[in-house]
Amino acid sequence: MNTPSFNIAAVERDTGLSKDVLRMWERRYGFPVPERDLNGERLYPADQVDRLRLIKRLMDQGHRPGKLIATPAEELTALAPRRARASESIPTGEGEDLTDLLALIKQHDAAGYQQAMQQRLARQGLQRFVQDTVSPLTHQVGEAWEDGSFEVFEEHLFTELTKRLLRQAIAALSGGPRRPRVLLTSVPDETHILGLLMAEAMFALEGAECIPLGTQMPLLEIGRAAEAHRADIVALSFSTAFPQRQIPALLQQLRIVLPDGIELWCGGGGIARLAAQDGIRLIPSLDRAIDELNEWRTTHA
Amino acid sequence: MNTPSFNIAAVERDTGLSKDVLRMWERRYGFPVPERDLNGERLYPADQVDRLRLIKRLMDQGHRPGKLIATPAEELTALAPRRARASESIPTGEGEDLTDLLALIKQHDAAGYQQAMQQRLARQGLQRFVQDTVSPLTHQVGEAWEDGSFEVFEEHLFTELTKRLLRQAIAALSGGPRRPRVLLTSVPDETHILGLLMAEAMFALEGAECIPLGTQMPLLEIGRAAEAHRADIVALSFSTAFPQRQIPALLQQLRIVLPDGIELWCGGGGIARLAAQDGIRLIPSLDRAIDELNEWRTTHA
DNA sequence: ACGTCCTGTTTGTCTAGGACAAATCGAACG
DNA sequence: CGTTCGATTTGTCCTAGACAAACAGGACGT
Repeated sequence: MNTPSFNIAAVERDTGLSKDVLRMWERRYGFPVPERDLNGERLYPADQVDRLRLIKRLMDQGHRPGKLIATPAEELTALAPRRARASESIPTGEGEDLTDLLALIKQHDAAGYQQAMQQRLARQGLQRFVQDTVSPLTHQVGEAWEDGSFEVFEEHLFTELTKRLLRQAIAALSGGPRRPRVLLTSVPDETHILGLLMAEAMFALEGAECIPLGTQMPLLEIGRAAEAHRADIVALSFSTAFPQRQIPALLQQLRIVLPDGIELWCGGGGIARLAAQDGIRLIPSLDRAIDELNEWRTTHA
Repeated sequence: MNTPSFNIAAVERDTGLSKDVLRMWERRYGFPVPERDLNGERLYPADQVDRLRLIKRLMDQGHRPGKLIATPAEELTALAPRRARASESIPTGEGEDLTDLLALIKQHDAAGYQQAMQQRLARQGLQRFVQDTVSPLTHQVGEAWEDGSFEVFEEHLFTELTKRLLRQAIAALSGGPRRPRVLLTSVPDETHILGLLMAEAMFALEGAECIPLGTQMPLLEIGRAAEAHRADIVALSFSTAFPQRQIPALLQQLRIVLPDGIELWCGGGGIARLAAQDGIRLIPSLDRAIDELNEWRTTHA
């Protein structure tokens, strides 16, 4: 593998660090220190891009950039420190042993993984499959990715294959028009869809009609879509990776855009530390989603 | 619907216009002219955001921003002018009539659309379904979206439902380990996956082993993934929406990262106007993809 | 010993205007 | 009618400064 150079736009794309941040770090911390081309524009060598991606990952784990950048290369050791709180607080699926599934992904055995998951689905039924297999597995993959034991492409493969399984299972059970009508989507810059699919599975099982719009809907379009589809509920998902600071303002704007009669529900890891807001329902777990659905039914009987 | 205000980051998210561009337009053309908050930061009212999104759409159609911004509001008429060249050059599926499918989407009848597509799939078989139904339908939806007769959320619903159908069909035919091994993915910022799924369907039908990694893989990770999966071919997809200017540099960087033995194939609407490069195979249509695959087989027999 | 408030530091994002190269347009020319 | 060349348009990059939100850690009170 040779070492190409990346301009600042390419680094932003690849690392997720904004141009502003890249320039600011250079000014403040003296890292990264890119070369310059003939026009005086930054050119980042591949190894710095790699280091930046690593730093970004550790930041998402809760570390602070100032410290990370100061650390020389022994920070590779810092890969291990998973957040102790998380691994305790997250239910690990208890009776279910997921290590074999993780191992299959780690071996890049796509066919084997698909087969194993199909078996589980058949054995557990969709609801328990989602709650006891997919959900904890997603958390474990997330942790593995955070502490560096999973490569990016391994995580991508896992996501892609799991998406297929869930969609397939959902397709098998969608029926006629039912209530409530739930519109599922995410805001721009939020590309994670697994949480949305899990929610859809639960809602569909409970007899709701789901309108899956995929990810990344502009706010004003979410409003139009909700009206056009005569939705009762708009369900959004925020992953832990989504910039937390933007969420409150964003929800408030969406709440304004949305007609009063339509409820706004939010789920996913990104809302865990969020304060409650008027007119917005926070749903921290899949169980709660079912409860909320039943409650909606009682209210609108 | 009330009128909330958006800060510059929210406008970038929702319109896809970078902060730099938004500020530059304000300086140069005097539009948009956002309010300012107490700190002197820009606050865009919702109607300006809507206008910006409209302008962006017309730009993607080939119009130039200077003219568009000068035009008052009668530009709404400018919605119609679809690019004449495109609608002529794109094969319209000939014998197949797709208007009923488009109508179902336009009526937001998800169930009806799914059913109609399932019927077509059963009648045509996967290969012809992809070539004669999905591919032309995607083009027509793209055009409809460009000339404003489709809303964003209608396009999203179409995409989501079609993705499900294709994935389901692909899942039904994947078998044991076969050659060549094709790794399918897209670069960061390229979220469109329909083209990738169509390609996967064709490759899988021809007996190749497909490794679907979803979209948005960082370049260096694509290299790692290709090695880890012992891929013979890396297949990328670029939509027409992807910033064309970035593509050549990007492909060159990827070519450097990738071991020589692994071929790099590119498809999708985004490569139509691209110049040929060493070590990179441009595949402008699904037919060509099959040809290339057979050619690979002859070479590596 | 534990929780809460306060203060200083860290960090990201915004602002301004200038510069330049790539893409595109339009006119003159063969 | 096609092609080349200069002018204009347009996006992206640059520097450097300011500020607010988030955070850490100490002082204080219970």
